[in-house]
Amino acid sequence: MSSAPDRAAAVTAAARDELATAPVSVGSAAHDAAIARPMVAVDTVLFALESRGLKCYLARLAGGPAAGRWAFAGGLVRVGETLDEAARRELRDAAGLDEAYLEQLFSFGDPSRDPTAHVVSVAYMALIDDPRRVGAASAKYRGGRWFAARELPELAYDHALMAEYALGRLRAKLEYTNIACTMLPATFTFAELEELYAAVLERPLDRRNFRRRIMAMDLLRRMPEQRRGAHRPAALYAFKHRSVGAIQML
Amino acid sequence: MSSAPDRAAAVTAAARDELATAPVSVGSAAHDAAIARPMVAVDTVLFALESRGLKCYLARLAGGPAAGRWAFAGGLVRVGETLDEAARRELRDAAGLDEAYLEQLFSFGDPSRDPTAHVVSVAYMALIDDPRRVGAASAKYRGGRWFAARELPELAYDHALMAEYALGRLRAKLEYTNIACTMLPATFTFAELEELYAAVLERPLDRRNFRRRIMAMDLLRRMPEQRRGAHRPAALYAFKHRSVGAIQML
DNA sequence: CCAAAAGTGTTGAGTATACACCCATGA
DNA sequence: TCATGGGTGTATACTCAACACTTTTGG
Repeated sequence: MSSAPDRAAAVTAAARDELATAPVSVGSAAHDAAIARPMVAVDTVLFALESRGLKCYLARLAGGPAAGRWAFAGGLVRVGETLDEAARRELRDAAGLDEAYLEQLFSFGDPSRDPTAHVVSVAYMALIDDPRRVGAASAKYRGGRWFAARELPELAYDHALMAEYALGRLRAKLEYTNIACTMLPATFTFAELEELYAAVLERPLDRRNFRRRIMAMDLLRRMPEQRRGAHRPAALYAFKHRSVGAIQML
Repeated sequence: MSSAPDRAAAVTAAARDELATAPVSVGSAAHDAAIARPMVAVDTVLFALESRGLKCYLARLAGGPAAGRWAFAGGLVRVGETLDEAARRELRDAAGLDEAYLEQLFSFGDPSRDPTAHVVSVAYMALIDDPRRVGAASAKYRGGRWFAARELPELAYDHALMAEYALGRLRAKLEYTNIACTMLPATFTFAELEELYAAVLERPLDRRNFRRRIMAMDLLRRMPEQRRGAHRPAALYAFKHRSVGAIQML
């Protein structure tokens, strides 16, 4: 990663071509070389599976224009960090997470999405294998908790839109990638894998067809151990590859 | 669309929560309420079909750090405009286009993608039905031309990445949406539709299977007229819906 | 021995692919 | 009449969905 140039140089250099070719549009801010520009933020929709279905983590904003409202972990991007890094930093900040599968979704740039300033937000989706991995939040938030993904409270800014977008992407990728590996522990039973699919897709799956479909993709390794419970023991499986990008199921 | 607040208010308001909770990170820029922040740009990969296949429009940058190199139409987003609006404005500027199908692809935020400043770029794909619709470019560019999408010259910044991303998206959406309607004139023959698919997907299609597949989707209206040429006349068709979002072919 | 979850195959319908010949026209 | 591109049908392989009973264990 390259180091960031100092502020004045950065602003003037990148604005140069536009200043040169469209000086009229600069308006009253032109007394300074630093023209008013939209800022960049990231916001991350965090999902995890819990017993009763798919959950989504929200924190209550402590300050700012939307103080008191539920929102996803997010904040302004700093000079010199990638968007992914910013998203990870904000996840650490808001949910104490230091590892998560992260995927960029879409950028929301409506100038009225934040009433106090023009902030372009790059929305992310994050997936973790255990909701109990979220930890303490920073002072920017007044605590957070998991909500059923289907029954989110009213959200700050345009975060409801982001939630929809994220759920759509998660559903789609469940069907044609091995993304499920990010939401399960290292080993798991077939029933647990099926519950994950059923919870995210919100429809029951046929056990035999599901097992055949997954097996045909050759994604899983059968473990020697079994899970013993109150009834017949279940075979344990692990994903052959724990990285998502590599595998396309189609 | 809301009007943008004035510059000082905007910067301080949006930076407030971060300033309050992470004052240490502000560093030497803290003498001003306006912390150095990445800027936001848009860049648009413009495609059109020409006789010999899929084409991609590039312009030569006149100034800036990448002066003289080929690049897609793009530039900094202004306060108060949406990302889509910024992309359309830059398309007008660089290619004289005032109508195009536009779709956001992905945001590229690596701080080193532009060596002179941290600019986050939101990449777009644009599709038009006739490459001759591009007109005069602004002073920001030293002319532009169409290149075969498969043989682009060396590109400025990370535009080669954007091109790959755009081509992937176009291919994917051709298979499961009616996006083809944006790249064809109001009426067209079946052969022209098939040529579009073959050019974008870069593989030959079986004429009979293709016709059956398209017909099964019920996207086309048969026009009363025919196209007369040197040989047997061809039936003309039009898309029932010329908007992309509405139709999912699966 | 009973309750509860794990595990296992077959059939039928629909979909996708491969493939070759006649048709209509202008030159 | 011939060259050129337009238009059409069938047979087969494959994929997906529907469907119910047996097995294994702990209590």
